Amino acid sequence: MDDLTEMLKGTLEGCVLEIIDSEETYGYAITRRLNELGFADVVEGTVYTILLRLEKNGLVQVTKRPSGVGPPRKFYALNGKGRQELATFWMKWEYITSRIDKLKEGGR
Amino acid sequence: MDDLTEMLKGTLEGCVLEIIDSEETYGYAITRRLNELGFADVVEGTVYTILLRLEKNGLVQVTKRPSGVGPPRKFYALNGKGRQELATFWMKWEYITSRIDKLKEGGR
DNA sequence: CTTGGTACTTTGTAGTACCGAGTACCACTA
DNA sequence: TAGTGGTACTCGGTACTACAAAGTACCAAG
Repeated sequence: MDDLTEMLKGTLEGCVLEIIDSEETYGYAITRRLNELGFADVVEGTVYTILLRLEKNGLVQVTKRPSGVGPPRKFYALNGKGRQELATFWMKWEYITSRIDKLKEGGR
Repeated sequence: MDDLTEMLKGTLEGCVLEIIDSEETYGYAITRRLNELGFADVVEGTVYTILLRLEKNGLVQVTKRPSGVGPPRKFYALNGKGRQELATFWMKWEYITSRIDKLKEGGR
């Protein structure tokens, strides 16, 4: 698939929130998960900037744990504010997709 | 609806392409059309920057026509390259929505 | 002749994904 | 024991996009 970066703006953060919500996990693994989901070109640097943003905005709780196979991992879990943010993300996503589908149908 | 601007990045240009494809039209009318479609907060400045970009990238043919009710209008129509761009936009859109739906379903 | 709706332009800003380079931990191996 | 490769995070800078803001200009109606 072509370059999707512009279309991912605004949605990628929501995807990361969803992944964290489904399981407490860390940056490197999130990147792999996104890649295997089909977002093949998403690179680590991108995910880490998102995670730092989430932390800065107080949406996640962070726990550092040793790894055994490499440097320590920073595990992320959603807090209340984070779950709220995730909910509004899905609301917006629903809204936008419905409008665009309407537009696509030549919608009046 | 909340602020959608970040999530519209990359998709709004596609919407404008679709609108132009369905009917030769001009900036002011495109803005109104987007508003009535549910993109209520999209303002003229945004649409005009998109239109200038389309023109710069050689995706549209522009025709200036007097209006009768105001200053002359710049009518936009897709050319071949523009129609191609629209097609790839819908491909990308399809791709992204399918991946995100999968993610939402907790998809493995 | 002022107001309001129509219509386009231009300059600047903020936010986001990405790039690139760097640091560092660990296991395996020649 | 030096080297390689996979794991894991950080940081500075860039490109692109939607948006804000201010301005110009055409026209009709009061």
